[in-house]
Amino acid sequence: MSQSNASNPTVDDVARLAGVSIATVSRVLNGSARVSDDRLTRVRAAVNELGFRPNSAARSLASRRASIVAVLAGTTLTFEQAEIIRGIEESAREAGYLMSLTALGGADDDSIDQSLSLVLDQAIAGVIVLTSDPAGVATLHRIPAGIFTVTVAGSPETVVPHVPLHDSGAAEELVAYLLGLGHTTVRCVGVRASPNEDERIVGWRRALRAAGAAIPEVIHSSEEPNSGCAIGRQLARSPDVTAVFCGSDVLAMEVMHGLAEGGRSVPDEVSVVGFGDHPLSALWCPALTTVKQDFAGLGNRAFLVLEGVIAGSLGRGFISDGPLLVIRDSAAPPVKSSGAAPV
Amino acid sequence: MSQSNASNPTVDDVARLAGVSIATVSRVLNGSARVSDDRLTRVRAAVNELGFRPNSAARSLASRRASIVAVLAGTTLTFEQAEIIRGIEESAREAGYLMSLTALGGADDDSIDQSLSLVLDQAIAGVIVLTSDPAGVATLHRIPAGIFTVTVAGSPETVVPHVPLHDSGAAEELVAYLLGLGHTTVRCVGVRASPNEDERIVGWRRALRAAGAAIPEVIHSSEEPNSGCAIGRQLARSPDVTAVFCGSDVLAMEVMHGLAEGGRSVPDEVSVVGFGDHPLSALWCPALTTVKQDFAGLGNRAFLVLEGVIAGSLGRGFISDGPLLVIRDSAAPPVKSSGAAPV
DNA sequence: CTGAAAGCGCTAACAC
DNA sequence: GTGTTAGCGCTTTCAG
Repeated sequence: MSQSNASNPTVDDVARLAGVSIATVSRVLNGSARVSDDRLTRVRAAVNELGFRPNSAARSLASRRASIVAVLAGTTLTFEQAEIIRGIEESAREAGYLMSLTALGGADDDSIDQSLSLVLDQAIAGVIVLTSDPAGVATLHRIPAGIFTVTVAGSPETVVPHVPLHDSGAAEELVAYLLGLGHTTVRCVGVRASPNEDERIVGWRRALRAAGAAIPEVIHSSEEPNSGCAIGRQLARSPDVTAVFCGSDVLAMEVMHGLAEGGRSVPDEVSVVGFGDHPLSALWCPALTTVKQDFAGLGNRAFLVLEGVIAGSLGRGFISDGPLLVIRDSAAPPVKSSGAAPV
Repeated sequence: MSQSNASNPTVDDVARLAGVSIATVSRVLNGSARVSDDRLTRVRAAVNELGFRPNSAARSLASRRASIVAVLAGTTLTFEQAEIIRGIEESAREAGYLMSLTALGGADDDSIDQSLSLVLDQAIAGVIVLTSDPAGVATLHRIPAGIFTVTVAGSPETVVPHVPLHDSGAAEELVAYLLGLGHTTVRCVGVRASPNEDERIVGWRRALRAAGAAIPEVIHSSEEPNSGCAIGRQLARSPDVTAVFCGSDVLAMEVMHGLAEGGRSVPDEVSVVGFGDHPLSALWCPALTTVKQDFAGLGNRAFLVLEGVIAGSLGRGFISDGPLLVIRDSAAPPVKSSGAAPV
């Protein structure tokens, strides 16, 4: 586990070469105080000549500061999570922080504690936990006090600052669109038993209620890869369903696949919409109608908020793009016959 | 950037509470030497009571060891990269390492150096760079000597250990399958100007050569999101193309989309195959014929190899799953008329 | 503006 | 087995 082979140059080496004290070297290194131009130049030259890189462990030990933000997530592979993480990394990098990423092995306490220990055993500046899945929220409750923490995605869980996306509003808009097409009601397939799903379901229900439409029971997908397919096949057996709102685009694709297996055509017989605007949604056949959410922007904000928490200056208002309805071909008015393009 | 608010307990606190010396505490902390059961118990109790967590900066400074592996990648979002990264993280976690992830801003030296500095400024055990894209290989050449480095995916670039997937063999098998279906030759759409593409193209060419088939010019996709669509449309204008091998499943989906826009049906008029077995490939319409590659396993291996390099014990043989031909519906014999299911 | 000196919290010889 | 003693390489008072 050693860091490198040759013993790297130290501040002392630089100080000696530049003919100054180590304190001065330290000052130019982190610009903590004024240094005369003369010495400044000499130190910089020495640094370059030696290829000096400050030892971060020593620096962190002496300054009691860290510049790693840890992100904890149940899954790192879904489009949404991956984009959020990318956003965090991007902002972190710009601010000079390194991002660590650790997947939560499972949702059980043991594997969570194990993952968490790894993180807590490092000199970290703070952690961001993605609470869009159960493992994330379970983890949150096991983070000891005194660790700067921010949650992102899903619903607020505790007293730690939470950075949300306006999922309920986005879902509501999409479902209202479906209703506007003439559907008497809309079925809902939720992503998982996660907070995030709740927001989207909340929006779905709100839209239905606002339109005075019947509110059918929510169908929950499981964590299995293609669980949406079975749901689609099941839905295909109910002749009365004409529109389905899915908690994510991938889930919508699965449901559409199941619907097709069940002999129902989209959007002619049933309209299906997703959530999030996955890159492949536009290429899907039929192209998926969905709402675009700025997940990467959410990640940016999450980091920025954490940075604020660390600095003790909460409350800065960061904005990411609002949801955007993306109308494509997978939803149409509830007519039985023709195949004319919708909208 | 501070690490927490209250001053955490230190080894001294634990030693005092347990009534032992700090050296003993240190010993039980890292099991470096035998400690009597009596003291062992007392120290553990004290640790728990205090909620003591060793300060990693101090530990790393004193021991000259680090337990973070840094991964550098151009993109973190594609299925392949994401899976590789997940594999690295998984193995790292099991070995007690934290994984840091940094995206290479661009392929220019400045942004690379900036990303690299972030990493090099931390106490890291080693780095893994994903050389499946140009930014990765460019980065590799800017990593100073003395940093334990391993490259993964793509082709070997320099003297650092490289952990490859047998992409050329996988591609060859797939193209041979196409040829076996009766196609006189197969077009090739490469992912990008990256080493990884080369391996796959190599396999494609080898299969063609082995069959004595004509070797058409390779078409390169650009970095743009849906660049494969334009290629598909272009391909649709050539009546002689009956089979297309694409460097990735997503690219294949794009090409198929373009082909459809150009009025050509898959697989009736032209067969299209991808590479990698993306999760959505099975749901695609028509379901994509491809080769499954064990990207996560590749990530596992990459970490294990790095661990070996760090420990100075190279040469252990790690294996990940070999490629697996996944025959679905997007490829068929080159007949013009019917739509009978292939294979 | 600059240097000397005192640690940061831990590990690793080294004696016992 | 166990304690004592030096530091790891840097930041940060504190004088000057």
